[in-house]
Amino acid sequence: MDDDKLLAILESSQEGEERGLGPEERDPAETLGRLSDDALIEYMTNLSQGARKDFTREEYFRDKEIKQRERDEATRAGLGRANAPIFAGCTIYINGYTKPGRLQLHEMIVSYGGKFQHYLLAKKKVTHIVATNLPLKKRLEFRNYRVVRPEWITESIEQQKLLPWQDYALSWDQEQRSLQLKVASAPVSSAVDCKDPNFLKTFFENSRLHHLSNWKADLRSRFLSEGFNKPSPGDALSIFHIDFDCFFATVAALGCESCDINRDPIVVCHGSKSSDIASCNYVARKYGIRNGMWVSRAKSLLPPGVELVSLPYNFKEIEEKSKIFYTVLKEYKIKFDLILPISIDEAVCVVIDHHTPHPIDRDEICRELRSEIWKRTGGCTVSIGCSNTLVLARLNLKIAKPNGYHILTQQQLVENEADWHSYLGKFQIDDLPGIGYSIVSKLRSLRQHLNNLLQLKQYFHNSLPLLQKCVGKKTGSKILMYLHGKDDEESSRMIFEPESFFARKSLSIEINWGIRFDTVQEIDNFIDTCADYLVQKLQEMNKRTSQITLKVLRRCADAPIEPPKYLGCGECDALSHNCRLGIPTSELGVIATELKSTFRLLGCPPKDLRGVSIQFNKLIEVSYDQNENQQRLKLPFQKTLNFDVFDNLPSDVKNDFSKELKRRNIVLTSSPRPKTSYAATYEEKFMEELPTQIRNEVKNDLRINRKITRTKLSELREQNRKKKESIRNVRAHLLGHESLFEPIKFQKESRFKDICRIVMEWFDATLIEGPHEKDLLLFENYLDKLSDSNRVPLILRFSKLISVRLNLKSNQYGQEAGFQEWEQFLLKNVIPKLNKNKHTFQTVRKLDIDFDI
DNA sequence: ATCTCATGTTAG
DNA sequence: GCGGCCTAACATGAGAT
Ligand SMILES: Nc1ccn([C@H]2C[C@H](O)[C@@H](COP(=O)(O)OP(=O)(O)OP(=O)(O)O)O2)c(=O)n1
Repeated sequence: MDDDKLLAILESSQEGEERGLGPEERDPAETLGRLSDDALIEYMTNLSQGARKDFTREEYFRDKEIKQRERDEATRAGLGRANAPIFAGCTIYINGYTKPGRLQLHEMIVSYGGKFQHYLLAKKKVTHIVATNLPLKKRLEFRNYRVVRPEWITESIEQQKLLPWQDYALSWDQEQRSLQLKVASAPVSSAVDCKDPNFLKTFFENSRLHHLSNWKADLRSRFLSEGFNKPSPGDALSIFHIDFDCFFATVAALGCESCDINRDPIVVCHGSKSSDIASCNYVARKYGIRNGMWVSRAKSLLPPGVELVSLPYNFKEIEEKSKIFYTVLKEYKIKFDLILPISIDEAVCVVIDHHTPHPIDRDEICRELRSEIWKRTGGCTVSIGCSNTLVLARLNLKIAKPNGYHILTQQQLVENEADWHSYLGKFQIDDLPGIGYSIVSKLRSLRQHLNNLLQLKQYFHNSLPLLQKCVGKKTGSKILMYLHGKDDEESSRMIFEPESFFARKSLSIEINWGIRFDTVQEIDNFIDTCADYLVQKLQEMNKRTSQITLKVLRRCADAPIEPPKYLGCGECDALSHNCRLGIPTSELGVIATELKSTFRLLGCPPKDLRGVSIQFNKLIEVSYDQNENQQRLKLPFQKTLNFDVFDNLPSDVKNDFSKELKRRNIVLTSSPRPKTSYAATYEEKFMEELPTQIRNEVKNDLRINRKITRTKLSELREQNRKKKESIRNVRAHLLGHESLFEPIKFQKESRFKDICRIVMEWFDATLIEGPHEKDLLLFENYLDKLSDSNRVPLILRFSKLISVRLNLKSNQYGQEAGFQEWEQFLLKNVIPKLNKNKHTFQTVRKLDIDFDI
């Protein structure tokens, strides 16, 4: 018992060990910090009972290991005859509580020739995991393992042979079942199967755009953590926009002996047909090949006899070159006031001109930077556009490319109108930053032949309203600013408010390639994996989210099942839905559930799903204060620990524990433990009354209530007022005061549970003849009231009740008129109400409704 | 008037 | 039978408050 529990507790603090540190090597305080309150208390209790007072923690663990081995030996030796080595070659780990318990299982495994693993440290060594039930996080973690029920052990022993583990697999879903098949038969897993648990990993490893986004996020956060000088509006600035020439292509070509970047048309891509070209060199561009084009298209652009050179990605090397690039910028003799990261291969450097006697030599800066980067990167060229506004620096960069630099200020350019016009004549409209295909076609819808910036300027000749009507308010004024060589307010933020400009405002994941599912369960799994990925990031940056959205791509009704692009998404409708969380969270369980239910709301047939994206729209910093709050709020009632337990702890660890207890606000009590307070009992009782679905919501509300009494934020107070009202409504509803169920109060009952019972009895009694029309109206009336008052979860409960009931009775009554009437009622009158109100009383929490019935 | 949501757009 | 791999931020316009 003692061992069982302690080991279970240790598991929950295992994360540190998986990073390669044994329990002894870690900072004890840190380990303790990881444990939940309950685990900490149990841990202390066990330590207190099991330890002699002069034991240190390290000795305690070592002692445990030794004793363990001794015991294993003894177990084996103690058996008069040797048992059959049933589990020879198996290394088994036991997760969580099992029946029979860990100790017994351990003994069985060892005495029948198996090895027992305490920790999942050496994950590779473990051949089987025994468990009866796994939380989401563990399921994701263990999904490449053979996870079995304890019966595999006991029954193997009974039958005196190793039974096939597949028959005892703890299969929680389709995915796990397919894994069983795979492990059992050929272990070849195709990397492009989105049902494969490793899909996401390989997908990301190969996705250039994923790398690009990640690099950018890293650069931004690094920028914020380093120092910079913020210019003030009105300062004279020198802005250098620096960008590698065809970056990926250059890096790839440098690593290719037989390639000549100045003669061969080179592209970087994965495949040979419908693969995107990440980057192409300037030889390829001469033939009209562009970044983002498909390889097949590029090939068709080449004249006969010219061969396209396709090179693979080398992300590692790309990172290295970029690191050198940024180092050169940082170490340059003239210290830049700002080095703004645009992307892995592109930066905007700013010098504030202080009217010193020695004005900076922009020409020299460009030349020196270019040659220094060329040298240090072993042959990568960068181009530089320099001016005193961001747009002009960018346009100058365009002129400078490839392998050059261009310097012109706004004053120089605009001074002479003819010069300015000839400058504008050199650019296409989508050369302007933030102006792309869509806006250009809007402009062209007004006047077809707008080919360069000069024509654009002349057509609109300063008519702001017309422009704004065409492309929108902000875009219109932005374009007009640009046509005078000036930056608009939004892009200026990059220079004048870099802190807010570069701060992360959202976090998201998006997979629009390789998505081919058959069932909702598979999609649920995939959503779990994605949510896990995001939550991990969220926790790493010590944030929570209060709003999440799910976006899916659904194959257009008339689009072919398989699009031209291999495993691409093809022509799709984008559907998205967002939901707000009562309180900000970073818990995988809450978030994954929310998302899975949102997927159902979007109503996309599983087979038509072509893309998935999850966004955390609002990120909230976890302040130390909030951290404490959540710790406490998670546990509505004060945690206590018996003082004797504390007193019996090994003396040298007492201090650690004491600090930890204080931090968590766990109090020591002299025995006996006090019972819960009256208020707690009252709340608990109220909770008991609630359907489980909304119980959590109300718990959240109560948390908010309590938080409110401490924080004075008016915004929260307003939220609280609304919440309170909801609670009051729910309570009134559940307890029968002002019950919304009046229309059928002839039934006398008004509590939700009882209403459910009545509905079920009514259902059962009318399966053959069908329900009375008036009764149905009454019931629907009630559902409408629920819907109007934003209590969709309750309607969901009813739908579920009825749907489960229908399934149950379908064999026996499927042909009866009553059965079919109920089925119609559910489909036509109940389920549609679920989507009626977008603002549900929190979010719909039910996942297992089969909308297709 | 100001907010929220779903949807679009852009860049690398 | 080979093919092939995003994500953050802002803008817009409709509808709610
Ligand atoms: N559609 C795109 C655009 C860019 N990239 C990658 C490859 C590029 O090498 C890198 C930098 O993008 P740039 O827009 O700077 O393009 P290049 O550096 O390739 O060419 P250049 O800047 O000379 O026009 O980002 C990509 O994968 N897919």
